[in-house]
Amino acid sequence: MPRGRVDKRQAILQAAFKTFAREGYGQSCVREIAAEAGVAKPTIYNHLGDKETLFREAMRAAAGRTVGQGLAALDQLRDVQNDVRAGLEDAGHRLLLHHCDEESQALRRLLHAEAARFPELLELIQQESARHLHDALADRLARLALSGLLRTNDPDLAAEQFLALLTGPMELRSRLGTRKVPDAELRAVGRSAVDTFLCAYAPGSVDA
Amino acid sequence: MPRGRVDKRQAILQAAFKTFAREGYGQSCVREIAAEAGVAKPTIYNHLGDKETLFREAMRAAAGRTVGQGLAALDQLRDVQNDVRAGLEDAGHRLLLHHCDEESQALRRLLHAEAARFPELLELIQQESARHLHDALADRLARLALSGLLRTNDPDLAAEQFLALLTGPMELRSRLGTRKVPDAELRAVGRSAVDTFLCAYAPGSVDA
DNA sequence: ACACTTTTGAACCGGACGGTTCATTTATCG
DNA sequence: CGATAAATGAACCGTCCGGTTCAAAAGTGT
Repeated sequence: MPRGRVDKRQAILQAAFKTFAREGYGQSCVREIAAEAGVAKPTIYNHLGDKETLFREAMRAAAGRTVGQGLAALDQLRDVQNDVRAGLEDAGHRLLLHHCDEESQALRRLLHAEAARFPELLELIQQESARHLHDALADRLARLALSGLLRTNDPDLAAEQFLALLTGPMELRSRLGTRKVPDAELRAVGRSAVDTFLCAYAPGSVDA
Repeated sequence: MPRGRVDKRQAILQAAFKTFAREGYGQSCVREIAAEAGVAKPTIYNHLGDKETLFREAMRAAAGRTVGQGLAALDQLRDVQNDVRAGLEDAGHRLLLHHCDEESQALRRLLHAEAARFPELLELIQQESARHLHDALADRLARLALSGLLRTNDPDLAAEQFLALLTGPMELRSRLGTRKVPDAELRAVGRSAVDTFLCAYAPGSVDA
């Protein structure tokens, strides 16, 4: 058990998030977090003065860790030549993987559960994470629409509905995150989502 | 302040749910619930022996209260003559109202937050509530398909996607339930959902 | 080797909470 | 009215938790 000034802070934040995710905010005690981090209790209060700020910082760190993953899922949507369906299915599958990632799920669950006690976190993370993802997807879809590969004049709505078709069905299928959904089912959900999305947004449809 | 044997039990369960919804399970103390219910603390332990069973029973009661509302939203889908769009929009709007109802939101939030500590509740309520709603909607859609008013051979998938198109966009717009969404926005979401749903499921489309 | 900072363990404090006990009061019912 | 059952308030117990204190130990820079 080494002592001294290693990156205790990061270990603390990581252990804190892990414990909060496992037990919830109110049921987690700082003793347990200290044990999980392999650190003495006063060390926690030295680095972060408070259980509340400990929670906030742990959440912010976890959000920062997970936000890149989500955006990365949209990268191969950038250079779709003509097979829109394949590109959307691939991006959809990656988004679903990100959505089912344990850390991502825990983050959403904690954010949802403690939204009343930490309203600032809600704005900060929700804006920084979900909103970024939404906007990035809307940008990609707008590009595809400009190229004539998609038909929409409201890429924001299109992004909203694509994400809904992807993540909506997961709540039920994963039983709110308590069941691990096999990859084949993920692919099937993604395929169905792309199917109906393209019915509405592929060039050559009937609806405005 | 009347004493004696009135329906204390129901008052307790209602106050318990209200408090749990406001503070979360771990942060709620039985003293506060007793005060909220206008009842002495031992009375709670007489009727329900434990904080955990108090939580369980309060959740079950709230679920029972809210499940009927959800199913009722689908009633006018039973006798749609030919204007499928109007019927779906009406049902969608009612579903959104139910989804945004404070008790319904609190129930989902608590279920989601304490899913790890009360796994049985998750199965019980999720099955009894969301699953019922899903099945009922799938039934209605299957009837419409039989009448030739809809085109699908997988009404379960259609129901899943219709619900996703309705409730998915709400998570962002309501900021996880912390913002009250005006009715006009609800109607707009419902209209958009019906638009793309009908693009995929109206008779006379291209996709299989 | 030296002074300086950080970490550690352990003990400690005040408060809150879950749950119980009990004597007293209140309503219900024959 | 009298007996029975339920509700009350208040005190109580053991426990756990957030947060602090402190002296000793371990690491760091020169």
